[in-house]
This record gives sequence, C-alpha cells and structure tokens, in this order.
Amino acid sequence: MINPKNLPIPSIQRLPRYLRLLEEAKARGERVVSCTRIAEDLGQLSVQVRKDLAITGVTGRPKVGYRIDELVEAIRNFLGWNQTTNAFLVGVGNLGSAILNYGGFVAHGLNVVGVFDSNPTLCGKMVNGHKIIPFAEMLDYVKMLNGYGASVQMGVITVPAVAAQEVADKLVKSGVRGIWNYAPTVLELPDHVVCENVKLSESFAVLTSRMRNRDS
Amino acid sequence: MINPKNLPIPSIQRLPRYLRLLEEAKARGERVVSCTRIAEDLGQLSVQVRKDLAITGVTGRPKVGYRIDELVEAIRNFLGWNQTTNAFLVGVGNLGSAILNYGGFVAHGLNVVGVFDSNPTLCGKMVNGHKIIPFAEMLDYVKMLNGYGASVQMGVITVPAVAAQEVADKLVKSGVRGIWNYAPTVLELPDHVVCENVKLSESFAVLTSRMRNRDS
DNA sequence: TAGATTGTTAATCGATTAACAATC
DNA sequence: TAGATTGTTAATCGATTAACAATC
Repeated sequence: MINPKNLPIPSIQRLPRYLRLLEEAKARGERVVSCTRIAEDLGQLSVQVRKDLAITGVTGRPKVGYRIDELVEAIRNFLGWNQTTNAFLVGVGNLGSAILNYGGFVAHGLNVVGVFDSNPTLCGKMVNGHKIIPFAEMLDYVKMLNGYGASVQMGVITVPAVAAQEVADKLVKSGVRGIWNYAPTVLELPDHVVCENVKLSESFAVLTSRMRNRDS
Repeated sequence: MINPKNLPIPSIQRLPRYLRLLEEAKARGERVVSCTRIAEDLGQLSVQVRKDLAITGVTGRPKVGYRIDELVEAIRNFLGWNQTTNAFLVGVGNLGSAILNYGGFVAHGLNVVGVFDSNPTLCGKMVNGHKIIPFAEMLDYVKMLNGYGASVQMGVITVPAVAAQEVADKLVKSGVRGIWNYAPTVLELPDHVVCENVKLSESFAVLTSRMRNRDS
C-alpha cells in the first residue's frame, strides 16, 4: 500500500499553478474564486480543478466558490509549504548556484542549512550567504547540527551523474527523508527516503521530438 | 488530430534514460542488449521498454536483443538529437547561465545562436562564449541571422514569470517553432509553436507533499 | 531442439471527462 | 425562485501490465 490516500500525482503537480493564480488574485484584493474562473484562466476543465482542490480537504460553497484565503492556506499546508524544510545542497556548479540564488523555493519553505562540494578550490567560498563545506565533512557537520538540536530533512543533488549515488548515500546517512535529484540517474534508496527526479533531459526530449515528429 | 502518430508522452520521456544506458554500454564495448537487461537496470518491466523502443521504429531479434548502435541511432533520430537545433536563450540569470554552461544539451543538438537579456548592465558581457544582446534588439538580430541564411528554431525562456509572455511573443516573431519554458507561466502561443514547460515548482511540490503526507 | 526474447493482442489500472444531483 | 456552482458517481480514455504467439 504505497499510496494509501490515493492522491494522484498529476493533481499534486497542478497545485502550485493554482497557488500562484490564487496568490495573484489575493494580491488584487479578491476574496472568493470559482473553479470555473480558475479553469478558464489556466485552460483546463473546471471539474478537474474541483477534483484537484478536493485533495487538500478544502470545501467550497455552491454558487459562491472558494474563499481564497482558505484555499491558499489549504494548498500550502497540503504541500508542506507553510513549514520550513531544512536541506543540504550538494554540488555548487551553475545549477546548484541557480537554486541557491533563486528565492522561489525559499518562499515554499526550503531552508538550506548546508552547502557542499568536493572541489577544494570552491570550499570556503560563499554562495548567497552559504559557506561551501567540503563534501567529506558532511557527517561531522550533521553531528554538529544535531548538537544544536537541528536536523536535515531534504537533500538537493546538483552534482554530475557519476557522483550522484555516492552523494545520495551520504545524504541518507545524514538523515534526510527526501531527495530532490537534478542528476540524470536512477538512485538506489532505502524505502523510507522519498526521491523526486527533476527531468530536464526528459523535458528537452519531449520538446525536440514534438518539433521533429509534428505531422509531417 | 493533435497526436496522429499516437506517441505516448511518458514513452518519449523515458527514451533519454535508455539512451544514457545504451551509450554507457556502448562505451564498455557491448554490441547487443535485451529489453530484459535494460528493464532490470532501470527497475521497470521489460514489456514497457519494448513498447517504448518500438516507437522509434527499431526492431530487435528474438533471443538476441537489439543492436546497440542501431538503437542509439534510432532514439537520437526520433528525438531529433542527431541534428542541431538553433536556439535563442532569453534571461541570463543563474538558471540561464547554468543552461549555457552545461554541455549536456549541446550533445543533444542544442546550438545557442543568440543570448538575450533586458538588463543593460549585463548586455555586452560574455557567457560561455556568447555575447549578451539587448532583448530589444532581438528582431534586428534575427534579420541579420536570416541574411546569413541562418534561422532560429527554438527559444529558451529563463526570465521571471512576469516577463515570460512578452519574451514568448517576440520569440514567435523571430520564427521559433518550439519554446522551452523555465518560467512558471502558462504561455499563450499560436498553434504552430510547440511549448514544453520545465516543471520545477511542480517537482518540488511532489517531493514535499510526499514527505508530508507519507502514510501518517 | 529448447529456451530466451521479441512483438502484439487483451486485460487492468488510473486519470480525465461527462453527467447529474445537491445546494446556496 | 432560478441559476450558478459545488461535489460525486458513472463513462471514457490512455497508459501500463499481463498473456501469449512468433522466431531466432
């Protein structure tokens, strides 16, 4: 029973879109919104929006719609975006730096508490306020963190494919329960660790294949 | 009839994984591989691998398997990765720089022929051999390109969400047939332009929600 | 040959869409 | 009240998985 709550992944993936739309509406001073409206704006069917919103547990009122405040709160709560998630990031290349410098995920609770790289010329340098720590010192750093009553919940992997599994193993030892993997690798992980792969090549493949195989 | 060839998106998305595995096997000197082997390595069912490979038009031999050379060629051809795709990249923040500095997509045919930003302090600077051109000058640049017999086929959008639609419009005017959109926006585009959105927040949402809603 | 593997047709599963009753 | 909207059950659609025949 892997997914006892029966939450469709596609629905979860659509929630951030709704959230963005709702926050915009809220910023414009709106208080209430209907599925019909959301669906129109995003080019979907209203029934799909309704089903998706239902998984967050929120209920609307017939003829009226949903209270925006309540909906925003429910989505953020469902996604875990209203609490901070302590994370390590490993691999301070361009991609890793992009994530560290981008504010968007911080707004969703991402709290980077350790940045690592195995390149000695990078170690000691700062990236957006984070000092780069030698990868080899990760477990010592975790001990130190635990000593302060803190812990790490998530690992972000932005290293080349060949190094990804080794990094994942050490992140697991560090106690993470989730891994956000940007490397194009299928990771071997214990059951209690959730993994989400960012599919960049996959996305590129869909685009180029559609450009190529379009009718013709 | 949007998808006349009936090519499942999930299958297309799995092709890059197979390609990676096959190129590794090729590098090790192997000549032939079976679906059973591929499936084992990637933790899937062999029948799914077989169906996926079938969409590239390649056929295997019972008891033997597939010729790796042939398979690599067929996948690369199907994805359009054995030909160069001229592209503009707009938005030279960390994410844009990451894409420009990463060699992976070049190996898949991505050929950046123009890099743009609207920030005047960035314009004129170089990123990985590309001079940053003012966004306002894009259409003039296209004319110049066309004068040399070149054209642009793809646009990569790595600007903040608010600017994405404007950028998309100008890319369409520049003649792109495909857009690779990293901004969290639903773009309005003419029918002849294919769009693929990179789902970063969506991916983060799946991870955090699974970390949060795990049984419990 | 026997057995492993491909290719294909049928069954299952899950997500989307349609239909409709409930309700404010 | 009438009509818009929600919530839910049923039908459809597409992808995955199972079953099996073909073949080297």
